[in-house]
Amino acid sequence: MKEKGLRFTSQKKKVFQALHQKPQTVLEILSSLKLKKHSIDKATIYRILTSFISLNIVKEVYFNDREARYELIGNEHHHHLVCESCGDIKDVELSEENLLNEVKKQTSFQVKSHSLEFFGTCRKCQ
Amino acid sequence: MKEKGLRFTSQKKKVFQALHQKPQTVLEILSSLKLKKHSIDKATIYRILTSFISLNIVKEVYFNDREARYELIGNEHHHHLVCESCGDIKDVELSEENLLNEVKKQTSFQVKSHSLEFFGTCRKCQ
DNA sequence: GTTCATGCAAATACTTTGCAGACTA
DNA sequence: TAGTCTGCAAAGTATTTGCATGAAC
Repeated sequence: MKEKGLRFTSQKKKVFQALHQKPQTVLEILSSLKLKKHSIDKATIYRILTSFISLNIVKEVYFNDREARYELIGNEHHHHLVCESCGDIKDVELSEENLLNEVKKQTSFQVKSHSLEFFGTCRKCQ
Repeated sequence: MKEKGLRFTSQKKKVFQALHQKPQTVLEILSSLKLKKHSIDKATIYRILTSFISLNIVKEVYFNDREARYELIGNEHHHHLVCESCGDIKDVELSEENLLNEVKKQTSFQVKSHSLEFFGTCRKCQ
């Protein structure tokens, strides 16, 4: 980050920490910071997330609605279990090479990335 | 549709036909109808799509951006190849039982639906 | 004629941008 | 002190709603 002449401000630190829980929308980040009386402006959060994305620290994910969610990029590629009842989001790791091979066999499309999300009910809400 | 006291108007017919090409955003539907001088109001399109969704004729899909796309529900469950260069969308059918079983084995999450989309470059754009 | 549907405009929701002042290296 | 960053306000884009008119049964 310093390499690019960017600064790691207190606002960036707060957003970074907030994202450690789970992928969140901007409004969720905003209100979790408000609870702790660490309010940051919405526009600032958007700008910080955009900057994190171009630094490859964060990625934008879309589930079943039009709100973007932001998630830290960890080591392992994974997918999500999204509970439609309480909104909880959990990670799952799966091996999807078979699917990718199947796509390659069936079409001449060059796959660069894919998104795979599961919707349903988590243990608590069943 | 008649069973529910609803009417199959000319506007609904146009939206229905427009969706036969591929999953589209409201703006895409709107401008393809404008080209044919069959203009319909945006609000009407949204209302028609909402009604189609509750009739299980159409479903809402989200790809890598915040705009919703609407797609006819056909017979077969399938996924999409989304070209990041020209925006083309193609269907693929894949067998994903293995993945679903793996989720079941790993977690107690009850999967009701899933979405699996591939992003990359189509043949033409390669 | 009653009920549902449409168009227009205004309202709402999410996101982006401009700019002046504040902070960091 | 220069350059980046922030907050506030305003603009932009996607979607929803209210209401009077219009169409279908």
